[in-house]
Amino acid sequence: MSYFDEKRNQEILARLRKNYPDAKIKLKFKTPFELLVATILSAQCTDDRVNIVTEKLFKKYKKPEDYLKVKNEELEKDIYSTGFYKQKAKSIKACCQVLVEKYGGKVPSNIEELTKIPGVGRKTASVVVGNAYGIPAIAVDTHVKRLSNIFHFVKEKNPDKIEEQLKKIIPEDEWIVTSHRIATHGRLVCLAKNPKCEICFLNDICPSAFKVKKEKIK
DNA sequence: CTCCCGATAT
DNA sequence: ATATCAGGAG
Repeated sequence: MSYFDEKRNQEILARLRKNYPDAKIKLKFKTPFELLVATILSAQCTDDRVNIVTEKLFKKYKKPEDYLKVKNEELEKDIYSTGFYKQKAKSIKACCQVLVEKYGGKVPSNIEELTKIPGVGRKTASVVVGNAYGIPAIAVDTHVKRLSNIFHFVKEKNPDKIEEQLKKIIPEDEWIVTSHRIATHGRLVCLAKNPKCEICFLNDICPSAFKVKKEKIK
């Protein structure tokens, strides 16, 4: 049996589809710009935490210009609990600066332009393009990266290459929703350090099922 | 490969 | 107390 198995891949995708039919982004937003800010904040932070912060944040800051008006220290306070707040405050301000100067305050709708923006990597760009503009994209976050390897969809650590591979396995019209299905499964069942294979609906076909054994049974 | 950093679950 | 969570830049 080889590492890759297209039949198995499709069966895994089918079961994910069945169990998480309408998986969607957890980040709350009303405009592409809000989603861009929320996604920058979501780096190394749970979506739930970001939502708590953005609920107030988006009332205070409506346009890119609004972020540019305040001092870094003030913005840092407003986003504090998402962690990495100094970095993120800098990123958001640099991002808004570019948005105003180069894009007339509008958020670009393609990954190439988005990734030129400070603080915006490929994952963030994919999230915005896919979820704010509805353009097919796959955001390779930590869950998609981990589970893609666990499922043997890929044998690869580089997120860009994982994205490339996944696009061959998943039909284009399901790129966005599948990203969310995989992420959902990673959050609920296939946890990073202690995957719950016992309760997993994929445990009969997952090539990595029960491979992480519990060494400490007290 | 290192730095940036808080919140929550156990 | 400590483990776990979760991207981008230099």
